[in-house]
Amino acid sequence: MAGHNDRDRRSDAPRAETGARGEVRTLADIARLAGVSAGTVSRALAGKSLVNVETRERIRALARQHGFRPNQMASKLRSRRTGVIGVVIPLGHEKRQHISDPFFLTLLGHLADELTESGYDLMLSRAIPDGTSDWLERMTGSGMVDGVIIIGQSNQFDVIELVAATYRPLVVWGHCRKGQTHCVVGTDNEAGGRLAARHLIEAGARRLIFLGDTSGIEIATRFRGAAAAAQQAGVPLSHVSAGLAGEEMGPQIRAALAEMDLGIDGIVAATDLIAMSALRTLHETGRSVPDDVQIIGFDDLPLAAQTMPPLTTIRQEIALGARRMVERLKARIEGEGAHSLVMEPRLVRRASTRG
Amino acid sequence: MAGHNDRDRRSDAPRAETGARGEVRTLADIARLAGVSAGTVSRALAGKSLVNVETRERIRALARQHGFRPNQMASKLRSRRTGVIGVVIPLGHEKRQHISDPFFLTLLGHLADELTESGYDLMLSRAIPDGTSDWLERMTGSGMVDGVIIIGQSNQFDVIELVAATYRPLVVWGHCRKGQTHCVVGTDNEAGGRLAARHLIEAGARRLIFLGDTSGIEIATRFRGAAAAAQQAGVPLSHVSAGLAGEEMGPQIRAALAEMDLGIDGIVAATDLIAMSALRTLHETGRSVPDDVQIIGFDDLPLAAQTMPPLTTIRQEIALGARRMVERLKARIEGEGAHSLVMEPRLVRRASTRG
DNA sequence: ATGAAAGCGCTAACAA
DNA sequence: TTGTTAGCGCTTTCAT
Repeated sequence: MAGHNDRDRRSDAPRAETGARGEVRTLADIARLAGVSAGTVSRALAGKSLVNVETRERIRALARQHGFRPNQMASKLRSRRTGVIGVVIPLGHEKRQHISDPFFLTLLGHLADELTESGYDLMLSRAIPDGTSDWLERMTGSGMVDGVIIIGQSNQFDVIELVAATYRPLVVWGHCRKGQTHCVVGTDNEAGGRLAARHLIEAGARRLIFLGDTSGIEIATRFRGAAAAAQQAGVPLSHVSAGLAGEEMGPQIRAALAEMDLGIDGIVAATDLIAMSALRTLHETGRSVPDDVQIIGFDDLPLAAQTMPPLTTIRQEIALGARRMVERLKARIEGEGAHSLVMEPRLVRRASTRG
Repeated sequence: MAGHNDRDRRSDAPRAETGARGEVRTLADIARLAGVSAGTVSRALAGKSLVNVETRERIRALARQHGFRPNQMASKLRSRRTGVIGVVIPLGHEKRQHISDPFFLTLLGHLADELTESGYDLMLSRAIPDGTSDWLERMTGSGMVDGVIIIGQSNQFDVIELVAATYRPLVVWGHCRKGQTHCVVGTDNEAGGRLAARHLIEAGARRLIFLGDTSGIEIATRFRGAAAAAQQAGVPLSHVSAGLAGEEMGPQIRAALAEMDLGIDGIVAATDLIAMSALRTLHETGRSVPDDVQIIGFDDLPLAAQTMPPLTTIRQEIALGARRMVERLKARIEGEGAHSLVMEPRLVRRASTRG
């Protein structure tokens, strides 16, 4: 037998308050009460088939009555599956170290839905990359999760590649570079950028600017697409790096617009949020949208339909993306393969452009 | 075995590499390599003081070199502390079972920051209450977390009270009812409601409506405050229940406004989001804000400053609230007490009212 | 259908 | 300073 009395007493001391009352904290406790073995209780509570219905119900009643829940840590350790998915948001190139990006948050919400649906818990981790891959391996290598989802590559593309080489149950939202190792779900940002610029040009814009910080790969790609479309049409497009933090963005944009107030008549915003900020700034400086300046966003967040005028934008399928990510992750957890998915962006016409 | 050759050429290489090498997955493996015992490795990796510096470095180097990380499940089981805080969002009275509320998401972001700062991981759970307290006890009673934060009481006030009676490390965002058991951090919603209505009235509004679904206790309280202020001033205030889901809100609000188009000149919106929706609807129906109708929001989310006109609103201190919640939770985990905190709301004047 | 027994990988009390 | 040892609470063969 395992339990020496004196030893137990010692370890009970610190938990005196717990120990005071009825003490039903382990399978063994329930087992004693039910007059069966711990193994049987385990099977009964897990709903295994090979338990007598009558005993099972008796055990379950007992458990309910005592508010007993099996310790998950023990269960997970033994069964070698955690039922938890780690969701990591790398805050690499962002100035403010804060999860505030509405796009990420929206995606996170949908991921929470999908994962819950599939019976997984979600462990959220705000990661601040430090030059090593530690921020990621902390999740992947800890035995805490069955799989990991990364929201946005930030400037950590290479680190992710490295880890993905040996850690399979990993799915990433973001940019797809051809030949890459890690499984990614995302939007064709270059096509999105093209779509945006082209739409503006077709709607009559003749001088464009692209508003957004291109140090992350996704927005850089949007810029590339926009630039390509502009060049093809022979329309000039300049780039103004607008930071991501909401507060400072207004002045930043105002400065940018003032500086280049030479007949800009079309703005490609890297995100809806930036577009919204630009919208306000233009309004304040007395320019009308879309008459004086047309503006197009990216993402199609719910609030894009709520601005005034409502925002024409390039839509990313966030909810669908979340579902696809979870599907792929589950496949990978099961040891199957799963390829990357690049979704087509879609132009959503609203009133901020004349298209 | 999982690896079929034909499936995924890419996946075979990395897996081979993992499988091929010496499989260093446990403390014992490292111990063997270092020629010491598992206990010593444990101490070395945990940075315990009583290990020879030289051995410690040798062990750490070995661990690093093999990419070894101690299994957290085992560690947590043994040490009886998980380093994880559960964050639960009860979706009780909401129509759509989806975490989308920007206020919650914003609070969640700040909580993630604060918890990370304090060295905790965050386990997110979307809970759909089913009439029992299971959605909560699933977290509290599982040994998975050291403490729990609930974002919003929804319509589960009593369930939370019940659980809080026996589970100490629990802090809730929401409404504070006097004499309640559970530790809550939140805003004085009644004062906020009063503030909102009073501001509108002082700014000249003479017929008010309150826009928002009052089945949650927080918004119900805001309504009560607004109603009290209106009555005191002898100004009529009617209530229109606007759902929370963004999509359907527009039509809902439009219908409401049409129906009671009898000189409404002031709108108390239960949240900024509702206010934003109302703003749009009013614009579409040709009424100008604040000239024809004044409107005030609640929350002061970042986007309140971005609407057109910028939204006058009742500010809740979200970031501060998050910090206070985490402080209190940590105290409770340590076995100390922590009292509820009701923060004062603050009027933020912008252009959607004439005040 | 149930019990007994052997750990999952780690930590910590105790001994040396 | 280090090794030894006894579990943390559960799941899962292997017997019966």
